[in-house]
Amino acid sequence: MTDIQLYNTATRSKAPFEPQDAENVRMYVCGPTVYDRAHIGNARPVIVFDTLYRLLRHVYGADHVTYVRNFTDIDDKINARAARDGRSIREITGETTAWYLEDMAAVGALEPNQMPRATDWIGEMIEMAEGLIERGHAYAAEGHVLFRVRSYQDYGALSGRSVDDMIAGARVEVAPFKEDPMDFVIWKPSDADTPGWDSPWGRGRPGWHIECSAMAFGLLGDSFDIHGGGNDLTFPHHENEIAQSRCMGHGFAKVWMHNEMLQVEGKKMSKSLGNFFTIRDLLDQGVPGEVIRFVFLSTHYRKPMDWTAEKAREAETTLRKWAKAVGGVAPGVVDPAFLAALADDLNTAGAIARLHALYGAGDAPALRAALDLLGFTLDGFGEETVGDDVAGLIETLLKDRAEARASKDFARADALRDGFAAAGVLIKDTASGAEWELSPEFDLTKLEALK
RNA sequence: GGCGAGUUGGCGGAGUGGUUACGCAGCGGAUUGCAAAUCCGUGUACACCGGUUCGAUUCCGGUACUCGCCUCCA
Repeated sequence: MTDIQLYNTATRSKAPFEPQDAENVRMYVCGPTVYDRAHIGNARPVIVFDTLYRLLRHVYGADHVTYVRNFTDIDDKINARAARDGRSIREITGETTAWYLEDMAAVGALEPNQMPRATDWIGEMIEMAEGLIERGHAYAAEGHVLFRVRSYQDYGALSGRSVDDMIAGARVEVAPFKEDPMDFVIWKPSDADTPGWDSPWGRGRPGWHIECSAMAFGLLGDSFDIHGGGNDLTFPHHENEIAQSRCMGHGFAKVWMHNEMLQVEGKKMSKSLGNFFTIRDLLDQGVPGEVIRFVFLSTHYRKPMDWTAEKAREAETTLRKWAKAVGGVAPGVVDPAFLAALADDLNTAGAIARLHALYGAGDAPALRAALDLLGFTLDGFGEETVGDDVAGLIETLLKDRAEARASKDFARADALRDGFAAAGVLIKDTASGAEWELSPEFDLTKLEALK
């Protein structure tokens, strides 16, 4: 069996991955808060952990991996959006969830086995909150339930912080009902205009961290193998999840994996810098989802990644080349060097390097197998479709050009060639005549002007 | 201030204690009416300063710079 090595944030080292149960490898990844379109940065954890999911399925069998990714559909950002737009919360989260699934499918991500919505797990969250209170790890105050951070000795272990340092650097105002500045919210009260559920502490709603603890426990059990997410979640979100779950006596996650952040054209993406865009924006601009996927996999998941238009162009060139090589080819055996790179803490950039080698060696079946494993189908990639009438027009114009060349009317021939280029029709002269294909910039109007 | 990550040739990006990464671009050639496409060829880079070593881009220490988190943004 392939030996998978994974870097564990909790131990700050890479180690062989040993699932607790090879018949059921379990992974939990923090999903989106559904209040708006997913931006390009949201795609990173999705693509990274989708790739890990595919690798695990390959190694342990497709039926022996359980991947859970939640939807946070109760959150103050959602409430704010609902108030702003005068729409119901249910409407917004339903619509946004559908968008999310659409966009993630476009970048080649498989759907996780389970995609729990937080609002379906409120009962379990309340139970966990009660359990923590019983055990002395949480307390109720003014309609809130707060986690007693000082009661959990290992708090800060994942993110490498000490509670005292954190307090020293704290810039937040401390709510008067907190016993300790570090205590965080498990449950908070809702007013009449805010969604809420009945609880032993009055009508209220869960804090963010308890959601993941409750859903991971409910779907994956006391202890599971991998917990993933963006590295901005390491603290406080994951630290708090650990505190809650372990104080309930759960083993919780064995391996913690965090992807690094995304930048755009060398800068942190933000609306004020004007470099903020969504996955849907890119797709609408004609950037294929598989190109987006390829760009993300070109950088190792633990390194900061820069999204640039230049990378997208290069990726498209490469994928077009490979698509032609593997078109209609059945997958062969998965190349061992390729698999080894992938198994080495998801070294996707190394794996892609191996793909170039397979292409260079002309091993189309192996290239196809490796692309399959990475989640690239390349079905119809780079093949723009066109009606028979347009194809006929192109053929006619090509014939004109061939005649012009035969009669050495090079001015006419070159004018046609330039016209084709301007219209986005790529012409290739081969020994057996000219061939053509359409580029994404195909412009029918310009083509018709050549008549 | 605290914690953490990173710095490889024009760009992207692997990897290694001593031998060519690779891709894109560029350059040269083949081909072409000239091109495009394609094919062939072509690039001794590893932030800086010390240390260990026969030998370091690769190990250790330090410096500089960049970036992230610490504020329920992945």
